[in-house]
Amino acid sequence: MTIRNDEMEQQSAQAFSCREDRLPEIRARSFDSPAGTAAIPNLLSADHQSLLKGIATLVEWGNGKGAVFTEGEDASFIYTVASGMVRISRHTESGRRQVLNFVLPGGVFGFPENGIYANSAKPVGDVVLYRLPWNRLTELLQREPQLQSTFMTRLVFDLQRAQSHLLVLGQQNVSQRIASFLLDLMQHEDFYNAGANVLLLPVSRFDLADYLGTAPETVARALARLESDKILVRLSSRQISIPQPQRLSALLQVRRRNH
Amino acid sequence: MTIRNDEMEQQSAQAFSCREDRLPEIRARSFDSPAGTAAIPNLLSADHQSLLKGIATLVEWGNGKGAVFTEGEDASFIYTVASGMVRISRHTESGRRQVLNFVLPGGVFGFPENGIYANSAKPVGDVVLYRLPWNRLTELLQREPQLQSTFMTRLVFDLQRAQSHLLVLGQQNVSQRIASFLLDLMQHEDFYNAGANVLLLPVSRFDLADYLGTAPETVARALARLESDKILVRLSSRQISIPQPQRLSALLQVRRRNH
DNA sequence: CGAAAAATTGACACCAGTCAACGATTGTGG
DNA sequence: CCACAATCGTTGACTGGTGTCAATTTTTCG
Repeated sequence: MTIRNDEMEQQSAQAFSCREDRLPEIRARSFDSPAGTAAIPNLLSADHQSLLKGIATLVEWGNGKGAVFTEGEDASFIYTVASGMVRISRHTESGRRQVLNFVLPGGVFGFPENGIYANSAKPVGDVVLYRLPWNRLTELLQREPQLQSTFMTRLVFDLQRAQSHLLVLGQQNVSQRIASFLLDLMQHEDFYNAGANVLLLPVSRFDLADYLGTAPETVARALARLESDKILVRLSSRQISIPQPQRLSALLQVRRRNH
Repeated sequence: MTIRNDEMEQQSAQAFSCREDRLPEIRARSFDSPAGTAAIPNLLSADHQSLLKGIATLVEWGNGKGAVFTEGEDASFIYTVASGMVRISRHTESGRRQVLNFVLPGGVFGFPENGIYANSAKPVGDVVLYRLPWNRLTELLQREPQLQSTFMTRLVFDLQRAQSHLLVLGQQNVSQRIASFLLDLMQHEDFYNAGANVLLLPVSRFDLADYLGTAPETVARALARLESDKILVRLSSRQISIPQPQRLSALLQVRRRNH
């Protein structure tokens, strides 16, 4: 019997306090170290950046190893992504995993619920994060209403995205869910080469399936069907060509749940 | 052919600027009118309450008639619920409706996305709301970091709830979704009589189905099955008895998606 | 090059969506 | 107060989409 990585994650998540295999190659650096020259992205003014730098620690994670934190842990830090991608997920009582979000540079994650993390956060590939102590951040936000406003804007944005995700999971069939995901990815130049119409998928089929609330097999079949319908071409498992993007969005117009 | 209320809503929502049948019996009152004596709930200090009262208008809606606002409209106001319940929903491109939330007293809704409402808000039964002008609120929050912090806490809370909802829609079968909803409702004393083990359902089957990402017929069948399995008793369509709540939560432990 | 993981394809059962018809409930006007 | 209509809720019949298990192919990585 083969067990995929994330099955084991589920077991540890059910235990809810398992800290094994975490923080393997974490290298905390001072914010003023050479690697700390990267700016905190996402609409932060120079003033706000320096304010955040005062309380932030730059941390890096190796190639997808270990977790930033796991659901159920005590929460002391908020994180913001400098580079790379972080997968946010949560498990049901039955052990199933739902991927809630893929956080891109500029994104914030790790807000505590009653002092503990409700979700798990894991790097997808190499990642650089800024780690902000929650108590010091709240103090700072009290003194800097403008900065707090930026965080609030970010939260409203994340809430809207979660709600869009709810529409995908609640009202779309698997083909439409994939179409929604691809169209979403195409908004990011990091993944979409508009000239060549080539899209890079940064996540595995397992992560994608758990993000879309389905099974990896179903994702594969839906992609195969989309290819036979000439809507896309699978160049490789992580690389697809989308000759006519409007045909993808046309899928979302269909009223019926089946087909 | 019979058309249910919300089918027509879908059509107007697809038009995205239809304002007909809105604001039918809205009665705006000064905050200092007799009806304005009710306190703004939810962890607001007396200071903050009076600050909000300075910019708030008390508005009431009759028995479920009309909408507070519709997706696509220009957004000028934030709302907070004083009494009653508000249903937040959004439509897919194909016209399907997803109910995102049922906002209870103390809840906030109506955050704008690029100046427009991304969702629709409609009263469920009689409702009293506080209407806060967005531009005046942002000014106020700049001057009152503590108040802004309260709003941020509320947003984090709403985000966590949306994420829990994502787990329900993405990973649970219909019986489990209903169990999750019922267990959620049982947390509120307004709806659950723990002594008699009787739960009041404040929403219709249509709203419930759209909230759970399924069809009303499927909800009815799942409830019938739960009753035949002795997990609950339907006293009436809006009233059910739950003799052993732990049997409901036991449903959530099952790993399989089917049955 | 070999082992492990990932991705795909096949087979099959079943949950759930859809259409339809039938009760139950609510509201309204005479 | 009752007849009537409209809406809501439930049940039936049927089909298709999708979850699960299994096997095979492809890719990754040591």
